Amino acid sequence: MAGTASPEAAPETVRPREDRGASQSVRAQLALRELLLSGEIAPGARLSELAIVERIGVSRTPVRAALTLLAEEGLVEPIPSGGFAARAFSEQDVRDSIELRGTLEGLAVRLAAERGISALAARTLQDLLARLDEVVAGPLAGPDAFERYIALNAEWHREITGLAGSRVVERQIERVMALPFASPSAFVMAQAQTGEARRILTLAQDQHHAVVEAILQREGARAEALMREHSRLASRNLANAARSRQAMAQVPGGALIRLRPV
Amino acid sequence: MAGTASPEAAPETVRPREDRGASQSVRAQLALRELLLSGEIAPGARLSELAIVERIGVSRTPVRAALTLLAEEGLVEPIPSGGFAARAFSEQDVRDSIELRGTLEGLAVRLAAERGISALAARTLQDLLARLDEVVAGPLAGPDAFERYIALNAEWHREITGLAGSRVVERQIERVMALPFASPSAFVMAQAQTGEARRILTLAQDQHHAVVEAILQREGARAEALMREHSRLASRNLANAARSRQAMAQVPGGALIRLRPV
DNA sequence: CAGCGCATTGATGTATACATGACATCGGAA
DNA sequence: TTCCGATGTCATGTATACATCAATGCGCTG
Repeated sequence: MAGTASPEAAPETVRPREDRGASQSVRAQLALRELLLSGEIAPGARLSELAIVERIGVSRTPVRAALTLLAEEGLVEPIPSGGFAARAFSEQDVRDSIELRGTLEGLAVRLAAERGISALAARTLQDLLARLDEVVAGPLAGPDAFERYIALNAEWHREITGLAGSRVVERQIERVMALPFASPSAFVMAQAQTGEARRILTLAQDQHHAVVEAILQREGARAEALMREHSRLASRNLANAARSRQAMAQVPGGALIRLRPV
Repeated sequence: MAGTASPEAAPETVRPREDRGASQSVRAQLALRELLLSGEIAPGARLSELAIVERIGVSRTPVRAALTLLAEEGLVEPIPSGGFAARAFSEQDVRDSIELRGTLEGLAVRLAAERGISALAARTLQDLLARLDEVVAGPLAGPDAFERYIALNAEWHREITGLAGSRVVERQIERVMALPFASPSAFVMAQAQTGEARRILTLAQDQHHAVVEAILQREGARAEALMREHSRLASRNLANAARSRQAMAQVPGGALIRLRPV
């Protein structure tokens, strides 16, 4: 779906792998997001379309589309006089985002509990829990175990999100998690180095179990409360990680967070 | 900031007043939204860019931008093969949207209560309450009183939304309310004709008072619970309105709602 | 007569040309 | 020397031209 006016073979911009088949707009969006999250484009900096064009290697139109979408996501904000600037986040913003996720996930599990879930969904959840149990119980040496935990954890949360059977709720949760530091596993890696890692993973996993149990027992309020509390684990991890620059470097989008509020 | 290649004076498309100073993109977005909400473009229908161009009188670029934004808002959904289609909503979708709003507004007031609000904000809220009191106590003949209620109610909810002092939360609430039937006053007009009108407005207004009191007393949990319950008034009104086609015509975006699920 | 394949049509995605507004720099006057 | 204004440059917003892809209809074949 493309109208390459074929500008004599793109000027050798790096193509991060999955870009292959994607449309130029998607390519631009991924590339720009990457530049923002890594901090290569500093928070607060104005984003000139032409500068991005040169950096990404696609024309202005898809760049523009990408900027619009990223503005919707909140990673970029429109400047009154036109154009966009990379957005900076305060520690408070991050806390609020986490609280927001907790609240919305809480809503999702409450609705799931009240409305009931399918046997298939129940099995999927149990299965994920079992696999998470293995990781948490196993050796936590090296980043492998943590990466596996993050993957499974993300899957569990995605499953939970869809459980209410509500497109509207699901969409909304996706929107919150567009901010990378709001994602459920955002601070796992930051905690990996500390001695607390196993303790925190144990707590989190126990909450996972409790939430599933509450949903199956149709205890909506309990499921909701648990899910909220679960998200606060991330807030606690944020508080710890915020003390060290090195830890924040492990957090996705950590470069966007201004620790000492400007 | 515009590059009108000056196509010899636009072909006499209607300009709905506020369009005057706005950019073409904004103009397109407003016009398209209007077409969608009024049902002039039927839910499910595919939106051809060129057709819209002819209808609105702006070129493809701003139309495209408008479509992208409306897709983010959820009024329009992307078609896998490209392009967009007007989205249809089920009664369940509407209920979920209202529940979502209640949950998020609940979060906002809880945070407001926990963090405390400024004296100025408190005064503003009290002032709005007093003016709402007048309307509710006064004669409810004709649409004037209801329109006044809707305006004040919208303002009260907007104020509440900002009370937490959290950009993140505020943004998210705005997103939910992009769906017009999720707005706080969506079903007021539909209830205006029925004899229930005064009773329901009285209940709603009492909840407004209670919420403000809870916030001032720093009773976060109470404020949250009240705010949620407040939104359920809208759900009830939906249930009533859904019985009559005429009532649904009074609801903003009512044309998008497929009553008997497809 | 039905089913499959191909061509044609129309749309979207992309690139670029152009006009307008914003911002910075430079010059002049007080 | 400082402040104000004018001018020039640059970037954005918009319009349009072009290339590619999906869908549809027709013709051919079994």
